[in-house]
Amino acid sequence: MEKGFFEKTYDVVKQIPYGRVTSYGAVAAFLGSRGSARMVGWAMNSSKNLPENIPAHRVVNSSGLLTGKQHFGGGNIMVELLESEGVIIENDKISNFMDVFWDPASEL
DNA sequence: TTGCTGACCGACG
DNA sequence: CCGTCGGCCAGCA
Repeated sequence: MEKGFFEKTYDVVKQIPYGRVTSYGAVAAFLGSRGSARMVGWAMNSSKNLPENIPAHRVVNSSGLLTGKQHFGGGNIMVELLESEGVIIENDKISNFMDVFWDPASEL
């Protein structure tokens, strides 16, 4: 049986290396559905319900902007998590996005 | 069951 | 540069 969209999404996100980030669109494209980027974010939202720890903070939008920051408790938890991993964030946006960007289609 | 919504992205004017 | 629209899939009332 083929894995569902959510399972595949979790699988990819969990494989994001330390100090690296990726975009919803990149994950969606890797899964085969470029237009289903929204589903990736939706999977992250559902990931809270999972017993496993999904590094959803390593997933941002194509601009490197931490759009899902507010879903991490309303504070800047996501920012601090990424900064603790060496990611430079400025104004809720990753400055060295190109340096820390991890493309599943290329790396995986 | 139908219909709306959602942490997005790319295209168009 | 900025606002708007369509597409994609799954969960929920």
